[in-house]
Amino acid sequence: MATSLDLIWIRQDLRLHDNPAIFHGGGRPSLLVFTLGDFPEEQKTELARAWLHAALKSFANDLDHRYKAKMIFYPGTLLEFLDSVKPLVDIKKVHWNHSYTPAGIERDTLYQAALSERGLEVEAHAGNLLHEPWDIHGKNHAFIEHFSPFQRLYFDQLSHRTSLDYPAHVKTEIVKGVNYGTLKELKLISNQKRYDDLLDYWDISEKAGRDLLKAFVKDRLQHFDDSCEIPSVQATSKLSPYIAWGQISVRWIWETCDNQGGGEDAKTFLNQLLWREFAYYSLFHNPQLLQEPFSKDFERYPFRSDAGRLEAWKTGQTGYPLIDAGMRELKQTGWIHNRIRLVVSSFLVKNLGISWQEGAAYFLEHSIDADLALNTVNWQLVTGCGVDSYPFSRILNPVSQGEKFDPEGIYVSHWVPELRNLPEKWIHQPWNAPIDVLKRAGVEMGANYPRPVVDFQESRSWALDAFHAMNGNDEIYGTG
DNA sequence: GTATCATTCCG
DNA sequence: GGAATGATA
Repeated sequence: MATSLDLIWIRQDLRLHDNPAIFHGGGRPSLLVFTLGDFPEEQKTELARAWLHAALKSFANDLDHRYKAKMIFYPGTLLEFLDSVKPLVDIKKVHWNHSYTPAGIERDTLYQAALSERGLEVEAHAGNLLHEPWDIHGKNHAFIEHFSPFQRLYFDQLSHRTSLDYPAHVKTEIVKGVNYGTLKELKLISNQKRYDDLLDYWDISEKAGRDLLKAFVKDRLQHFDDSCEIPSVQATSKLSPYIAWGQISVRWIWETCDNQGGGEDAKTFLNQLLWREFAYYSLFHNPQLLQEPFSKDFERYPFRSDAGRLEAWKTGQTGYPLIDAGMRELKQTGWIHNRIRLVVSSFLVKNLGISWQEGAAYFLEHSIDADLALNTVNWQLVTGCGVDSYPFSRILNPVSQGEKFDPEGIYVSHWVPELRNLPEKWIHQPWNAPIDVLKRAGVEMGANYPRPVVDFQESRSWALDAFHAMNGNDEIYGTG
């Protein structure tokens, strides 16, 4: 007779601490499986696969060391896995943590039906958000369109349940005949060099995430307000990839920071976490946001594809030092400082006139913290077409933003080393520098550093005109 | 005159 | 947040 077991299905929640699916499923004899086949295509980029490889490796290690538990690496889907072990094990119940993206929800709904048809019970848990997006409502059950009331709800009204400790047991069974697979067989690493480089920048494990939080709260949280906008300073938490991969619990982050006395710095930081929460909330209630602007008017905005400009932006060759620094940081490390994210996004959409969808796609592919909901909502925010977004006219000026947030040009010097000998006065606008200054700094415009791909003021006016035309005000502003 | 800083308008 | 405008030294 086949053994009766529970199944714990691991997805983007590669942690043991405050993981409800493991906490509730681990007490009974079980199998614990990761199924690569269920990962959506857009999450199978080279970078994502590399992080996933390292994350799975450390997760499997932690399982072994802490619980003598063994996980299963399965290349196909959950349903295929269940079929393959059907003759060997009698699985009664499947545990997982909720997914919140439209594709994830659709898949889980299908699986729920398929499993109950097979007589299996599903226990789906709240694991990766502070509150389930379907539990949050505004007045009269309306969708909350603004961040500020949403944020007040979280700080003043909602009660947050405390995080779960590490489970006491994870009783995985070794079942004869079941192929437990190996990480290697998932073939996640397609570029060894890229993988090795990644490991130079990131310590990819649950413990590293928790240590990072601990160090952040101890050393940096109390200065967060002052320094989180300065890209040359390590002032932000850098927790984003750990959050995106579920290697740290957001509930645990909330608790840890909330216990700091609730100062202004903690509030500013937790607001960042709430933006993620707001993004999932917005996407859950408006799944069309992945493709469509929240403000329908923007479907008429004349975005235009331009391969040359797009390539200059991607490779950090726009001729705007702050933009180029940010894009090169992203390309090399898979991460980009939040302030600079806003500046490069604004620049792509408003000055290069390229759609937010193209920018969002590039960020998803090249960010180590790629998060579908947050990425989409942020791009719409900067464009001015999203939920509670910036006014369209907020067109960030890469020169003044540089002078404000990188006054000494430290950040630019680091990522755009060809400009590092320019004086502060010119480092954010080398095209205006006197020729002898350029010469002394070893900069030759158009040779070892590009001239600006577009004129800021000109492209800004163009964008504002197009925006007014989109709103039907062309009789006032003229179309040129 | 002009460089710098504060104020106001715009979303 | 940016830019135009106005005040100040």
